[in-house]
Amino acid sequence: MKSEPDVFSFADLKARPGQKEPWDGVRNYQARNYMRDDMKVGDRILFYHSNTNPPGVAGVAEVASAPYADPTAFDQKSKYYDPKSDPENPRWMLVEVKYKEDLKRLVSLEEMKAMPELSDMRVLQRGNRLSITPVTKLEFEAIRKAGKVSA
DNA sequence: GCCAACGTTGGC
DNA sequence: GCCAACGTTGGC
Repeated sequence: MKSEPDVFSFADLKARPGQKEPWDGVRNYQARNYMRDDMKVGDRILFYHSNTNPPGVAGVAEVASAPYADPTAFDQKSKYYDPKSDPENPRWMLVEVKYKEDLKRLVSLEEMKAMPELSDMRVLQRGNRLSITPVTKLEFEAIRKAGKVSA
């Protein structure tokens, strides 16, 4: 799951251990579908920092709730407000996440690109802009392992 | 700040 | 249903 650390960082999540944070504001259907259909409580998450230098995986989080309607879609004061989302039939869904585990260091995008295990990873494909993508167990473990050893 | 890539919108 | 225009993402 991607986040801009200026908006919400892994350190922000870690600062509230055990607390569930709603992953709100997703306004892309594919990303929504992954949260709604594929994420289960307890699933581990690679928390990726985008739009920062360097971008990369900052830590491990965990899915902490079943999917439910994103309340910011109904909030006229929210920048994520969507007048077309009907509360009776919500267009946007989210899951809550919580802090899981530290890495010793950030695994940078550059480093990920050089890892052969990650050659098919969605987030590394050209032009990928999805903020949420599925990760295979192999990909997950390769990144986690890299982050567990000092550079 | 630039710009390629991509998703969405809306006229037709 | 097509597609041009537009807005956004995100690496660099």
